[in-house]
Amino acid sequence: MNLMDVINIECTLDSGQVFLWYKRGGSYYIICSENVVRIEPSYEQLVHESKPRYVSVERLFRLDDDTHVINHSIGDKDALIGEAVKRFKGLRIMRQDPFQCLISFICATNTRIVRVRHMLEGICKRFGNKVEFDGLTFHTFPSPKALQDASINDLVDCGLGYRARFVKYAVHSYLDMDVKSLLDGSYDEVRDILLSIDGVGNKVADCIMLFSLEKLEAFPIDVWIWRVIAKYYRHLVGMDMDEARKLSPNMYRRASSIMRGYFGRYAGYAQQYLYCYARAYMYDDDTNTYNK
DNA sequence: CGCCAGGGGCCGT
DNA sequence: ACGGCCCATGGC
Repeated sequence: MNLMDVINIECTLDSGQVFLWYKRGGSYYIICSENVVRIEPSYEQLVHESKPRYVSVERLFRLDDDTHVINHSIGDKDALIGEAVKRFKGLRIMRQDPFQCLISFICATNTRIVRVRHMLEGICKRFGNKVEFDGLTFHTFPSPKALQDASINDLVDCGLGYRARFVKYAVHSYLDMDVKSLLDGSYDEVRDILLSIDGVGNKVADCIMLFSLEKLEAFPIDVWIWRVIAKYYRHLVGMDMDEARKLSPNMYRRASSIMRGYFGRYAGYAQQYLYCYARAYMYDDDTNTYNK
């Protein structure tokens, strides 16, 4: 069995779900909370090492998910998702730390991925720990407690702009939360809790639930997924050409709910495949670019 | 419900 | 150089 059929590291890391990772000399280094994980892709097994503590890559890359079952469950729905599953075979949804995920996606509002990385690197450099690994220097992601004394100005200095106040409040909200209830709660319960955090809206809540809180049915809709829905699933969602132009909060709820019902309990995987498909093949009519 | 700000970097012109 | 736009959200 070829490991690449089960997991494609580069495709997974480059699919917009995680921001703090680096490719150096054929190896991948991923910042997971206060640890750095090194992955060396091989055809037989995932060779890995982490510092300063052990991190389970089986957990991190959700190797407990049965991709055969999942890919059939979503891939058999229609030709488009079938094609996306085929082309991006090995794409996994990662199991991130909820706190890092929360802060990451608050930073990821209304900006580009490269800038999100700059913001998070700033936070790591200022509030995280320095870790030497293979002669390389990394700064790990701070714990909630390490970030709780950060001022809005500190965060602005990290390049967060107006997001600084949202992040500051989110740190304190998170410290007041029972993380276990976030993991155990239903999709609707957890979404409502997350939406109570200032700076967390529908899309960010869905990302946090899918990428860190075990809610594989969550179907985040960003601009790329919205283009996919507008072009291929417009009738399924039941909207006319005019409604497809802009994504209102109400339409987000409706579209996300319908896509969740359509793809089922693994809708989040479908979303991730469609995101990769859109970014690779769909043309942006508004800006006349592929926007890669 | 619709419009607008908020920041900084990147992209096309 | 320069304006428009971003893996959205909250406020009005």
